[in-house]
Amino acid sequence: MFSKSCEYAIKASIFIAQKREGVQCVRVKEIAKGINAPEHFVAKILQELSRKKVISSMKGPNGGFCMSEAQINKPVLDIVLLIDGDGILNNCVLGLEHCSSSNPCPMHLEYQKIKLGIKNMLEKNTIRDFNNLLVAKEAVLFTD
Amino acid sequence: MFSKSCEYAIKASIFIAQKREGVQCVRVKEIAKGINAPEHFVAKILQELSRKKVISSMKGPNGGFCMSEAQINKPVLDIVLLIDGDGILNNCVLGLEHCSSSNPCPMHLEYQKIKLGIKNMLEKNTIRDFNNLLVAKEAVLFTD
DNA sequence: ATAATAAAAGATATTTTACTCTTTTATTAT
DNA sequence: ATAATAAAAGAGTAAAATATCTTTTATTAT
Repeated sequence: MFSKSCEYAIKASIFIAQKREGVQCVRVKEIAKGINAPEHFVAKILQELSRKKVISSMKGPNGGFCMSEAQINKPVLDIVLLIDGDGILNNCVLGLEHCSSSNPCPMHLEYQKIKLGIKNMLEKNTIRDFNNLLVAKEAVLFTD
Repeated sequence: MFSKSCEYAIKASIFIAQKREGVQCVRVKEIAKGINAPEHFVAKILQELSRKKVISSMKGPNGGFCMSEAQINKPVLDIVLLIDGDGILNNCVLGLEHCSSSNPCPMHLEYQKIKLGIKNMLEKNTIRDFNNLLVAKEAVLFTD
């Protein structure tokens, strides 16, 4: 469904939101541990998210990554589009170059429903929504 | 969603069903052209499908791949499970090793609905169902 | 029997994704 | 000013997915 990069991006964002809610910064090291992902790889992804203003960052001591209220209130779709592009919403399930309702692959009609569900899920839910589950201990960001 | 291999497997199966309905064989070359995929790569996948009895094959002149009525009536899920495994139905959307309703990732509940929709689609629709759309000219297997 | 045909199988190559390591730059506390 | 800290950036490595090429085996028509 998502690339590894995108999974990390979503989990990291939720982790940052959960940790400080924009007050203080979280270091990559802590984030990587918290979501059980390779540190330097996550760093790259966070740099990308930071460049595109999905999250914020500060260098130096007490530096790290953080999110403003506005950033926390963004739909998860924003992150997905940024990291994986819009393929998840637009690509043909059978990989046809130009699959559309007027020239559909055999699975097009059936798959449209699925894609709509995915779009809906990513659009309606914000980082905050998922973070709330975490805070309420109704969800976790890693298992072993 | 699916691997390239799986996309080819599904398209090839529909193509074989469409072409002959089990009466005569279709050569890889023709299949590869019909679904716009690399011939030798498709050959590998068809060999796998043949070994697992999802399709049938014959060597020599007039040889090729074909499908029996029974094979054509199988749900597409069979092919997906064979090529990609059950990850699409079971894997965590955020990549957690042990994500479940009792120990869920933040997106688990929302994503369950999606997975159910996918399972439903793959279980309810047979190769024949998708082939019918093709025969009725209501769908195509390749575009350029 | 022999030549032609087409799948089966094995080996190799390319591309993409995932990950790691090292150096540079900005910030802060002393 | 300086040393410490942490992100930014760049370069490189590893593994998996995708694709190609070559040889072998089975079948059929002549």
